[in-house]
Amino acid sequence: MKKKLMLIYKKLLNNYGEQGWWPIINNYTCEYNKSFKHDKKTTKQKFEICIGAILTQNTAWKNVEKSLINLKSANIFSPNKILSTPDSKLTSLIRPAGYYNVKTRKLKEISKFFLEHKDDFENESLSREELLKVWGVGKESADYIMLYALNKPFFIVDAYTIRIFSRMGFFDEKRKYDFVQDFFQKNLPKDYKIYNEYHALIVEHAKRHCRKKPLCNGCILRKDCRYYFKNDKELKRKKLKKI
DNA sequence: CGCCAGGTGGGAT
DNA sequence: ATCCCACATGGC
Repeated sequence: MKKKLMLIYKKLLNNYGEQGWWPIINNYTCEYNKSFKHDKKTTKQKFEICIGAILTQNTAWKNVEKSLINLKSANIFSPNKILSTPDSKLTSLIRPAGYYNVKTRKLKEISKFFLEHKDDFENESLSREELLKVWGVGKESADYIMLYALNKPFFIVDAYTIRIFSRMGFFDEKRKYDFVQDFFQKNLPKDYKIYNEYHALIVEHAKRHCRKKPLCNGCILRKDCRYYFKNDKELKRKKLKKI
């Protein structure tokens, strides 16, 4: 199993290349680059990852980018600025990311938390349990922050992770966050760089091929995939019937 | 037009 | 525990 998961990782990496997560805004061009490396983030970048993690909840990253650029352009990009901005103003800026009323509250909650735990963010001594107490921060958002802001080895589980690996036959699609996270953490080296890149590759693969309605044509994992074989057999049966 | 997107909290059963 | 729903814009 350990080899299998690493093999899939290498196939994805060979095919899609390094993803360079987490995307961080370029201060000069106000554009997002994905050439970001695994080095230690500045405090500002850590906070940027926190608000990105909130805004991207059940939302396409493209829409999150628009909201982040709005915030950046309005010079509302720090915990203090967010806390001192009226809800109505914040709401209008993050509008493209959807759920703007709840997310406005969530941004204020994480900002308050960030200020209260500034030392923990700077020393990278923050605990996941503390993060999970913040209203609006669930397991996935907490792990995004732990992994991408603080380089801690927490494997991210999202809808894509469960979709891809349940289709491939590793576990049932009804498995929940903790089970799936344990599964990956038990079967992969405990290395934040691998977790970082693996998750980003999963997102890329889900977008390109393993969609809700899968595009198995050209999928590099289909030889390893139960879902594909199941449909392949059905396809052959239909063809035989025709003949 | 309908479906989907890098979830979460809250309430009912 | 588990299911169900509200939350909402923009891209295809």
